Amino acid sequence: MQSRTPVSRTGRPRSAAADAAILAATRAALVELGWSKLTLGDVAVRAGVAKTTLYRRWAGKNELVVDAVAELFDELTLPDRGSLAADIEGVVLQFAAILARPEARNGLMAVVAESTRDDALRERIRASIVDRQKRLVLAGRARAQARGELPPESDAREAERTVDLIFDMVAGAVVHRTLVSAEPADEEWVHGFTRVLLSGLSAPGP
Amino acid sequence: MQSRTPVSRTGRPRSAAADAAILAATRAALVELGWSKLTLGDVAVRAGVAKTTLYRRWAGKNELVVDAVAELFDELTLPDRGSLAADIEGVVLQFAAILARPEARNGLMAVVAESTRDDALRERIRASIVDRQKRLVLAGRARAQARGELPPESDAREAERTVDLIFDMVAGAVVHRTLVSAEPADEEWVHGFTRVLLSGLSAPGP
DNA sequence: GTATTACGCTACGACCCGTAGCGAAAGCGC
DNA sequence: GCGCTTTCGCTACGGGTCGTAGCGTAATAC
Repeated sequence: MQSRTPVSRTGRPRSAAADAAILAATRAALVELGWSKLTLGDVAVRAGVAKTTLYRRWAGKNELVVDAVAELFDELTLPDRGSLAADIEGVVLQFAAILARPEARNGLMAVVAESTRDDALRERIRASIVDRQKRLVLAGRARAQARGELPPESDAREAERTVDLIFDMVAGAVVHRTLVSAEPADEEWVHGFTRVLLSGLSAPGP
Repeated sequence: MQSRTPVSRTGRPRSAAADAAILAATRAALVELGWSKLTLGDVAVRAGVAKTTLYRRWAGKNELVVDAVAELFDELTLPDRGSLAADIEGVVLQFAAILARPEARNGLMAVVAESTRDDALRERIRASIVDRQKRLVLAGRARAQARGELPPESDAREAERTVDLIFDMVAGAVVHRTLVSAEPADEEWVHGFTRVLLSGLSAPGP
């Protein structure tokens, strides 16, 4: 998780408790202060560690916040609700619940913004957050194909493109709804979204 | 545009040229420095104005960047390409072209992140950027209905909800594709996206 | 001309940054 | 037990940015 894990055999080992305390303190600071007013000195005080300890483990604010936010998204699961539409609604609601938390909204958007000027940071976000959750799309598609709700893909490359497209559409829509439109992605909204995603705008309304 | 426009009848008027220079300098600084390293002192130097002048017109970094970015989105139009699908592809490509510019990506995401802790800022973003562009969705739907591609809406409230949903799906997907996935929203991608948006995932592939 | 406002400039205390240096603490191998 | 190695907490530092105050000057309305 940290910037580097020096596989040292000897010497005093790094405190794992300090790691957890620092990441939790970072999330708390994101809630109270937001991204721009968050200072590493303040995080160190909250976590009960020295500021120098923090700089020994993370290169800067960006990397620290990525790790602090990434932990939030690992709790996503894909419960079997019986149909593709219901499965999608279930996972989208979970995703919306995470994005409703201030530490997730604030931290995630800020590091994404910073990543437009920092390739290493963007790769860190991709590895720690985005690609880890693509498993949900893959699992959902496989389950839907087993049910006969989706046709089996013929071309492998085409299938991968579709997975990326779906991920962008789902994550993008929920993020935009939650953060930009500032409206809750509640059950009603998720239901309408899922209907359009599966059947399209041309289909007749409810 | 500024934080306040005191309708003063007497005294020396504010320089309109300074306004344009400051906003242009802000965009240039966003390109070169990014959000977090952008300082108001630096913007003032680039614009050739005193730092105090900048503080007299804008409350802070957030408000300044919102205004600087908002100007970028006013060039969006909805050209008549003959069909709903082609119209959507056209405007999405324009949107993607704007988001490909560093000053738009970096500035927009950063202020959206900050707006999660600042209601006034979020309202400013809504008024200056989001709601201004909803006209495109309205115009596209009206044109498609005139062509018979979309059914006329029966319920007004339902129709408004659909407009918001479409806006979140379109803007969200393009933003996520461009910024998070860091892949270009080129013609091929836009074509696939439009097909899903109109016909849904259940429809047969290409 | 006079009142009023905007402007440029300078200076200021306050805060945060990221790093260096030090002694103490906590493990590992013997 | 004992040394070796690495981490830890603490303090201190120069450098940078913040946002504001004060002042004299420039530009407009009446």
